[in-house]
Amino acid sequence: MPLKNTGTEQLIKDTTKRLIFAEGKLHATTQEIADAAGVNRTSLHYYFRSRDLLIAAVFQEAMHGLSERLNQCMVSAKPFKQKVEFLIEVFLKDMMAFPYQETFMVTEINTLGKQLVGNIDSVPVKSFLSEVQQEMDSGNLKAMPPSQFLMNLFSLLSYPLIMAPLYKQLFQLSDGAFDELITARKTMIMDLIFNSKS
Amino acid sequence: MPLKNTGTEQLIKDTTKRLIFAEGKLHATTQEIADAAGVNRTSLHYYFRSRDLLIAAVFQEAMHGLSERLNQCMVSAKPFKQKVEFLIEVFLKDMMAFPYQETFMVTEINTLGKQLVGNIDSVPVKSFLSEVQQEMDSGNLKAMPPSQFLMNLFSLLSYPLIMAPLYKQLFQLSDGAFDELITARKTMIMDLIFNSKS
DNA sequence: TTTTATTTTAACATTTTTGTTAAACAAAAA
DNA sequence: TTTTTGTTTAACAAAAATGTTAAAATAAAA
Repeated sequence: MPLKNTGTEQLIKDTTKRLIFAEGKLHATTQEIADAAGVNRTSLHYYFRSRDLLIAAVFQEAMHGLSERLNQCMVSAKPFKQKVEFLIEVFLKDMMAFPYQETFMVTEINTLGKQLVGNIDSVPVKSFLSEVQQEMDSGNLKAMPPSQFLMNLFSLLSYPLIMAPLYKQLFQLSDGAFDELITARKTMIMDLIFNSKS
Repeated sequence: MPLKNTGTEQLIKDTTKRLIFAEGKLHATTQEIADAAGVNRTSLHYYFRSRDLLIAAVFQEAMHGLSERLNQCMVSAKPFKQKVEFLIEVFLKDMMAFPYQETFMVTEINTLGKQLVGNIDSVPVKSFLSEVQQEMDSGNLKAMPPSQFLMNLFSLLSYPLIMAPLYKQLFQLSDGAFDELITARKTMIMDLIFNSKS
């Protein structure tokens, strides 16, 4: 552990996170990262040993943060509907700040594989899924396997953001107009999920 | 144009398509592709000049095919609901045969950018979107911007497949069990999209 | 102040992958 | 058969990226 902590290690991680997850430089080289952080490329190796380990550290940190925030939503004391509403807000906010985080996850989903799911605490997810089941039993939600409900929710939230460049082109939208479209989805998704006839 | 067509060019394209889109070797090197096709690596350059051009050719061919099949659905004479049902079937079938096609698209969405949308014929999409608007006007569909309807449909179809490795882990499912989950989504998506209260 | 541990850097080495050249090969046309 | 055209290959070259070593710089501790 560093006695003389100069903050370089965190600077490198933060810079990598910004480059890859916010600016979309998914294949940023060690040189590009070092330049952006204003340090010598060797420092990356000094602190993280290899490029792969740096990326892994950054990704783990990001996933852990997001996972923690989502878990707070899932286990909060709010009524179910408010809980989902809050979850949508938290998730959308994160995704708009780091638009390429999920894209990166998709590209690395095979290499990271099981390690990825290891970063997700399954307890809050399971508790959330059983709450979904309860809501279905009481007729507040259309009956379906709770896993499908969860996939629906995240599909509707994530996919348009992942495909943003495509949809902007297809619908001929400016960045601002597209952001409005995404923001409008919050209530739309709530509607779609909660107001379906059984 | 080759006088002595030995089929090597198409063999290389088909092998690349299989490696990348079906087997998920998203970063396959020219050597790996050549080996898989059983040809010398130089042949790749002879026919396509560079790796990038090969990939571009393969991707364009794949997108064009899918786009054509989707367009056939969109402009078919069927009633709206059957049309959507057919579209879901065609799309799911394609995605299950080439599970990494869309993942690849996500990763290359920035580099390919506008060129990508160029491969999509906008006429059938526009005609489909106006048909969606009609259905909303007649009260058969919950009112919302047609672009949102389209994004919802493709979100619900695509995202679970893109994230398959994650969901298999998270829900502890075998490949077979996951396939069932996906197959079950067909009717579930129809339900969700058509049976929402206005 | 000297010593010590940590941090940072420059120079070098290696690996990985792509791209090029020129020659060998094969088959149809002259 | 020889010529021509197209195809395939081996050997070489170059580029791009990562990883290593050893020395210089820095700041705290003795």
